[in-house]
This record gives sequence, structure tokens and C-alpha cells, in this order.
Amino acid sequence: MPITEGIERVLRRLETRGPLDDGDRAAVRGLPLQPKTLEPAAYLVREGEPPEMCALLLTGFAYRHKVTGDGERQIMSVHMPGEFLDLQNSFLEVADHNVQALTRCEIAGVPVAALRKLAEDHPRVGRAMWIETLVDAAIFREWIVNVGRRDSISRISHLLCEFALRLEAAGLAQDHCYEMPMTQEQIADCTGLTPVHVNRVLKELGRMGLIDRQKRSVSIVHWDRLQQIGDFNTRYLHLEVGGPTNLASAR
Amino acid sequence: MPITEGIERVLRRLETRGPLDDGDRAAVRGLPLQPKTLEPAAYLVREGEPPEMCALLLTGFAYRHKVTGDGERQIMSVHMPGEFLDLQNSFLEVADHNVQALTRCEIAGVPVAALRKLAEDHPRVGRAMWIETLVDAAIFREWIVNVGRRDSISRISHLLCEFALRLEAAGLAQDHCYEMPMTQEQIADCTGLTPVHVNRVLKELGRMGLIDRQKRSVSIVHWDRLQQIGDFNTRYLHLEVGGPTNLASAR
DNA sequence: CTCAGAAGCTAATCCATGTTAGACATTATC
DNA sequence: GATAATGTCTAACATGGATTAGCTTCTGAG
Repeated sequence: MPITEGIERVLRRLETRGPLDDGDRAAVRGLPLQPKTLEPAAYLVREGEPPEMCALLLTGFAYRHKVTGDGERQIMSVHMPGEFLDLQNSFLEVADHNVQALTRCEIAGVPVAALRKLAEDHPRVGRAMWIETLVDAAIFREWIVNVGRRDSISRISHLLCEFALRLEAAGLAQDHCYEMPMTQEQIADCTGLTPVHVNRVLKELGRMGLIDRQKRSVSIVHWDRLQQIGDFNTRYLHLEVGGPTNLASAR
Repeated sequence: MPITEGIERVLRRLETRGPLDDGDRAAVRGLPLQPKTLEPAAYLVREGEPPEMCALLLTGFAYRHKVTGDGERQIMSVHMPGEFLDLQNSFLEVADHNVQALTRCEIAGVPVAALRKLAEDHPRVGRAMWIETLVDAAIFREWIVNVGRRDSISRISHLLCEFALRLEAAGLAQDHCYEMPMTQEQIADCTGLTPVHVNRVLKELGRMGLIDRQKRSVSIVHWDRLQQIGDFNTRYLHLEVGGPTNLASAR
């Protein structure tokens, strides 16, 4: 994907979080960008290292994770094209988690210093980026609930619903049909389950007629029922933040 | 607690996240504050409602939680004096979770509009508040790991360690001894366990000689071992963000 | 075409934690 | 100073999901 297209996509995304003026837009377009392609499993940031670049995800998927003392991985979020990958780390001294490519990714790297300057000189852009991180945090919170208080069927149903909506928002899915970018083992690491059990549950969801799968392609047959079983409510995704309402409330 | 003392405490906290100048400080001191006392279990924000006030916690404890479809509660974070309670909601249209008083609390309410204006007119203050929300998010991420991939002993040990350090940072604990502000049922809601099992684990930690309890007062006898069992690493708390280093890297 | 390595899938067994139900202690209330 | 409400603690039993140990299918490399 051409890098200018990527930046326009990000601009559109930021503008849903709050109004920007021409100067703001020019500043975003003027960011020094360094295009790069990452192979699957390449690290963008490692826990314990100081963040130097903030990446904008142009194509492909990436994820955040930590590894516990006895080697178990927990995935904390999955990111889709159009999202910033490192706002969570860029304003802190040391990264507290890993960010890794899930699939092959095209990214545009921005030096952290440039990003900090952008936020300082253009408060509206800063605010929009801030809101992006708040939405990330809202998703983290929902995942705490998912992993803490739902049983395995609900957890996986919830994840499938979340992916459907976020992929649709990114223009990568329609009619609740999409290509799941993760292996069953990675789904297990998202949901705090074992791969064996993820397999059982996916089979069960198929048997119940709620989803249709072949390989990684998922088609949600009964959205309403899956949503209900997954205790899924879109509110936490904050898909409709911004726009006129937000503009008004900002004054 | 006098409200001016509260605001000075918050200012000090913000200044650890990045340098402020006199104008910034004056703007923070000039915020319209509305003191209020909340009884235990009083709601500050309810899921689904638009946030109107952002509260600064002066004394007491508060927590964020959600309730699942079948009535199970999951606590997502606990807040200590000196912290903002609502930055997570104030810049979004609708609250996606509840914020509730854990103990009796004294708070100072700030209208959301005033806070937004402060962030816009004083980018350094905005940045410090942003970083506060990023640290919240770092704690959310660690809780996903805690609840997703650690067994019950580790989970509770981890929680006890986190509380020790955060309470010490707030000046409410010394030498790893403190008053736990939660019932065992609430600890269960933090860790995704049942109250019965929390009780078992606390007993076990006592039997192992790692902690000493009487009622709610906790004294961590073997910090190193508890930290190890809880797979606890302070990094995610970002206690040392800011200071000279941060100042330098911001230029 | 063949082989190696991923990923998907399955069955048998086990155990960490949940469930249920209640005793006991403390504090607050009338 | 009885009563209720809340929190702590315990035991007996149940179970959801983990563990272990494969087999199968697919894909890509050579």
C-alpha cells in the first residue's frame, strides 16, 4: 500500500475522534515516515526496551502480548490496518509488553520524538491520538472481563463478534464473514484457554449452527445468538465516538 | 482533606509525568472544583451514561467494574488517593463501565468541559494527563495477564504485591504492611475467582509464612518470595516515569 | 515428488477451582 | 442486649477446562 494512502486513512481515523483543521492535517501529512515490511512474528517492540519508533499499521495484523514467568503467553490485543501500534508505549520510558507482527505487515514508522512534538504543537491531533489510546484501554478492560468472568464458549463467541465488527470497520469484512488472522493457538492466548479447548469450542459453535468455518474463514450464521452467547455489547468499541456530537461537546 | 491539599497532590503527581511551567500550574489550580463525599458503594459513573464530571480522588478508594450478562462482576482496577477517576471516560461519549466508591471517599469533581479545555490550552498538562491514562492502561494489560494466565496463588500474590507498591507510592503503607481496602468477595471480583477460593488461597499464603493477616491488615513477610510466586515485576506500574530523563526526551 | 513442519483435530484422564451450604465472628441498629 | 447484616471461614462434592499424547491434513521447501 502506498504510504500516502496509509496516512490518509489514519487521518480519517483521527478525524472521527475530533475535528482537525488544515494546519493539523498538514502536520500529520508532514510526519517523517519510514516504510517497512515485517515478516510474521517479527517484533516491533520488546518488553523492557525504550520505544523509539511508533508504527502505523498499513496492512496486515499485529498483536500485543506478555509472557509469564513460566512461559505462558497472554495476548492483550490484536491490531488492524489503520491503527497506531505504539501509542501505548511511545509516551512512557520503557515498553512493558511486546508488540509483534501476526501476519506479514506493512508499516510506516514514525520517530517517537516527532510524534511527541506533533502532539504538543497540535493539541487537537494530540487529543485525537489520546482518544485512540483510550479506546485501546476500553478494549483492554473488556478483555479483562472476558477472560475473568466468562466461560469458554462465551469468551470465544465474544472474540469472534469483536473481530467481525472491527474488521468491518477496517473494510476487511462484510456481512459478518471474515478471514480469522490467527491460529487456534493464538486464539487460546487471547482467551486464556488451551489450544485443545479452543478447538473443541469452535467445533461446538459449528455444531450449534452459529458459525460456519473452513480453514480460517469464519462466517457468523446467527449474529444475534452469537452476540448473546458471547455477552457481546458494542459499546466498549466506541465505534461512533466523534463526529458532530463530539465537536459540539468539545467547545 | 482540604481541597487545596488535594490539588497540590495531583499537581505533584502530574509533574512526575512531565515538566509543567507556572502557567500550567496556575491553570490546574484554577480548575473549578466541587468537593463531595461519597458513601461506600456510591456510583461515580454508570455504564451507558455520558460522563459529566471527572473526579479527583482525595481520600478513600474507588474501583472500576463491569457486570456480565449473567450477573457476575469483574473489577478492572482499584484507585487510590491522588488519582483521577475518570480520565478513562471523560474524553469518550459514553461510559463503558461503572466507577464506584469502595470505601467512603472524598472527591473533588471537575466538569468534563473544563478538563477538556485545560488539556487543549495547556498541552503539557494534557500530556501529563494522557500519560496517567496510559499507565492505567498498562495496569489493565497486566490484569489481563493475571486473570488469563496465572493460577489462583499467583493471581492473589500478584494483587497483594501491586497493592503494596501502589499504597506505598500513595503514602498509605510502609514496609509492605497495609490495610487491604477490599473484602474477600471483592478480591475475588478482581482476580476472576470465587470468594471461597480466595479465602483458601489467603489461608494458604498465611500457612506458607509469606503473609501475616489479621482482619484486613496485611503484612508481607517474605516480599521476595511473594513477588516470585506472583510473577510480579514492577515495570508495568511505571512508577519512575518522568523526572529529568523524561524532560530530556521530550525536547 | 517427497519430506518436514505447521496447524487442525480428537480422546482419555486428571485436577484446580467452582458450587453449595452452612457455621462462626463482628459490627451496626433498634 | 436482641437482631440483623456483613464478612470470614470450612467441608463435601461437582465440573470445566487442562493435560497428555497422539493422528491427520495442509503447505512450502528442496
